[in-house]
Amino acid sequence: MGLRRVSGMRRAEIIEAAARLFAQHGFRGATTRQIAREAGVAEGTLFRYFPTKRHLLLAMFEALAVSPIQRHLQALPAMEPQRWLEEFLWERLVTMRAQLPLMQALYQEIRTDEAVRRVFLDQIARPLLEEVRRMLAAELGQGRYRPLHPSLVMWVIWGALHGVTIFGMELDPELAALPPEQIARQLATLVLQGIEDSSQT
Amino acid sequence: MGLRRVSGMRRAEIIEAAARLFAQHGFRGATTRQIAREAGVAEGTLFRYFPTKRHLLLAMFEALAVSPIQRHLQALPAMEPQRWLEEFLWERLVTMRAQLPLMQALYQEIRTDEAVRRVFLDQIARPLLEEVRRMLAAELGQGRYRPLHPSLVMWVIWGALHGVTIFGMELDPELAALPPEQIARQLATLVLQGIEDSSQT
Amino acid sequence: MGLRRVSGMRRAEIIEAAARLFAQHGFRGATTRQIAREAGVAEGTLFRYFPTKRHLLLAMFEALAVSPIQRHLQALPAMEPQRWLEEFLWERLVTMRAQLPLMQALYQEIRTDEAVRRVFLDQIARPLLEEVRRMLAAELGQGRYRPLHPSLVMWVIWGALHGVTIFGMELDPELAALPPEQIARQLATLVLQGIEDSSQT
Amino acid sequence: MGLRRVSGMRRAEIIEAAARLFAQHGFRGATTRQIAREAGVAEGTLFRYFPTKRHLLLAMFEALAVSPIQRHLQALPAMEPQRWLEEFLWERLVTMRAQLPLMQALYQEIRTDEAVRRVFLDQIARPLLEEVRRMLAAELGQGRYRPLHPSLVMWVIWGALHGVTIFGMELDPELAALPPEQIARQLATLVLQGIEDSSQT
DNA sequence: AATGAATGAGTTTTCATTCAT
DNA sequence: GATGAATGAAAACTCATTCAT
Repeated sequence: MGLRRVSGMRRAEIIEAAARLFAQHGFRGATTRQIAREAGVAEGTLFRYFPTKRHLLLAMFEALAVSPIQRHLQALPAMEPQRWLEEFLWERLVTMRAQLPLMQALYQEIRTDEAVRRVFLDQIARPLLEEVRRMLAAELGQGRYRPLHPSLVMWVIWGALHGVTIFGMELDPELAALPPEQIARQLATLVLQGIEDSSQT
Repeated sequence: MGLRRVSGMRRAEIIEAAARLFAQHGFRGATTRQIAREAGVAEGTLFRYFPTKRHLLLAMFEALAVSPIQRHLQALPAMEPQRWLEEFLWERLVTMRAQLPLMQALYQEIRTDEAVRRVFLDQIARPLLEEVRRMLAAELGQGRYRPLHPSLVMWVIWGALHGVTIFGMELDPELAALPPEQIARQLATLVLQGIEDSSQT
Repeated sequence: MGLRRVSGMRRAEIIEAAARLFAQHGFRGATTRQIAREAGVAEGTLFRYFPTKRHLLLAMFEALAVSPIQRHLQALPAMEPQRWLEEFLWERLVTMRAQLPLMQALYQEIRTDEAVRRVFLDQIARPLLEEVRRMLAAELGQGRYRPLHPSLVMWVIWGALHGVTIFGMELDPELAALPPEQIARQLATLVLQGIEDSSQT
Repeated sequence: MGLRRVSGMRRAEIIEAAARLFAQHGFRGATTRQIAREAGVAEGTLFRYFPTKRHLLLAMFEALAVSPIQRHLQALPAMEPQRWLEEFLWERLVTMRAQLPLMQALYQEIRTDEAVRRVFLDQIARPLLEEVRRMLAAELGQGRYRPLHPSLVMWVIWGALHGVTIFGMELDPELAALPPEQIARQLATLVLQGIEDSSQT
């Protein structure tokens, strides 16, 4: 049992070491040798925990991106849309800013790696979509919002979030200086007002 | 003269072959050997036209992404915001859908490759930002829009566009089936209504 | 412990294999693939021991030329000039004859390769020059030798040694057949009598 | 005939261009493309004049080293040894210093390239050896010199010359500053006094 | 379980030489 | 004769993965 505990720690240590190096050099840029050294284990040991470098990436993605977002989504159940969206965006902005290079590296692999993309679409994008759908459905009965396609709204939210963090930070120092709560509020307002049914009073 | 025409074609043929392979396997995944074979030339010939694989990528990016967008931006000068945005989004949606895998590959390199990113930020993102700024400025005097940070608006537009095309296509078959003009109209409306100053009557 | 011994042997084996091939084909002419095959290892293994083909050359130069000469110079401390020079020349002649092709290859790289030249000038030529200077200085006080520029004398010694071995062996079968002690004696006498102050009785 | 003259000039121009580039980058370092550009001809044209890059080297060696030395040797026929040697060394020192980088490049190929070495040994070393032999023979009858092996003496002369110019220049700034006539005189004296039969007079 | 030495397929790039025009 | 676009073999080096200890 003690051993299993230790092994679990090993696994976590390796993931953390990999995260540091993927953040610095990207997935392809970080070599297994570097990761092993950073984790304080032998190179061969890596492959006892993860059959493949790619499996390590996937485990890291799961541990550092999927789980936190899912936890966060489940922790935000019953609020009114403006507040829900503001909180969701704020948390994401803060987290992503804090680990920008790692996020960039992960984000790149979402595009490159079939397995990672699949996990992203199934475990992150789809639950978020469901959440948006639920949110809209709850209010649509009251005619507050126009009957837009929920995917559209979801991708506006997600796209804005990623454009602002991953690219905006480098293009626009002014934007980078804005406090996250302000960005979150403005984005949330933009989206929700944008989908309002303005024919209603 | 004939020769010059022919060699100009060679260059274009190589770029097209590279585009096909970058689309399939990404920049790093496509080898120079494959590209040469696909273009029907010897491997060494590649390097007569482009000193480096990376230069080939950059030339391709320039030819297939930068120039078209810039031409398009300049061809949409003096319209009212809703129509301008709708047309811009529509053209981009159609183009990107038509070359989806290539766009995905390029998009990835925007993140990875310093040179490509620089070109993207300078030649695409910045002009688009200026356009958005101009559009907002023209109307702000009339108090129609809230005084949002233009970068925010720009990244919402850009992020929505890319989320919908590059990811949305794969997540949501329904969304993939929507005609581009409808997506363009809904997105344009969402954004512009979202930034309206609703306190005005 | 066994492992350390074995891997030390690997390094030495690779150096020896490289020496054989450098001797046959020169530094540029010998490919890393050939060296690996000759050493009985995989090509990649080479680069575990030497980060660069050039580093391998340098290590070989160090092991097979620099160290032996320095040891030899230090082992010949306090003799009268004729005997000192004779012994020095004799040892060099024997050693260089025994490894003629390798010496030729090294010699070439002294001219070509900046790093090797630096090592040669600093670790071999300079100490030898100092030795010659010291030798002359000891006797100059007694007015036995003309006050020649020590570099001149050093290069006469060095040039004669290398001309005789590296080229003379191939030009002149008669010369090649002479026993080294005879060559050494004649050269030493030539040089020392050549620098004598003949105005002294 | 006019054409043939022109062609002869082309050949010479190419050789001169090659000489400049070999001096800068060495034989292997200079590409045929560079040489063609420097000579103002197309790359393919090179191969109409010289079937191989190596043949071009050989032609250059012949034109710029072999012929001048042979001419020089023949122009120094009947002098007494000291003057003959002094003049020979002086001319060589001046010429080699003036074209040091080219000489270094040629010198390197003497070692590397079988064909060049053969030419060097046959056309340069052997005639010089004959000259030295003749010189010694003329005086040996008079018992002035000890009966040394002529090759030994020849290689002392040649080795000293090359050591001083090709290496000495870089090791020893003081030596580099010495006027060539002084070096020539000291070297000539060293050698000739070194081979004197000191038991005479 | 852990190690780390060994592997070798695979990568980009160079350049002397050829040959159709 | 002259051209220069095309060639493709070859080179140095990398790194995820294996496996004997």
